[in-house]
Amino acid sequence: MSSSVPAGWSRYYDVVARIPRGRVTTYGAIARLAGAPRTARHVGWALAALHGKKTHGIPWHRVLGSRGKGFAGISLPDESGTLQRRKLVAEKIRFDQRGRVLLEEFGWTGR
DNA sequence: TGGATGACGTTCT
DNA sequence: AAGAACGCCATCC
Repeated sequence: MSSSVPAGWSRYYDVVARIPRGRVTTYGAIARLAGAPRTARHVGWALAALHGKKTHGIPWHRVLGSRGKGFAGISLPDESGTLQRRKLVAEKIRFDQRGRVLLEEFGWTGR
């Protein structure tokens, strides 16, 4: 169907699907693992396309934006961001008072 | 075809 | 240290 997402996006989904529970990663890292180090934004579109879909099995909530070296934070706007944080907390992910996650502890680098 | 867009990232001020 | 601006690159109109 033409309503389906672009073929290349499957590569991003494959990487996101490999993120273990209780771990998070960044858009840039996913793009890098997918073989496109300069396409961090595209990862966001791919995940945005999943929003509203049925149970796709993609843990989109484990994807955060780089909030500086070694840290990550939710880049989504209001409601979606709150929902994402809620899901992460449910997976024992800890946020500091600045709303960021320590990648050294919860970060996933493709392993 | 060209120009604007965006769930980002890095660098500069 | 915190905030703003620029750069990237496929997709949309």
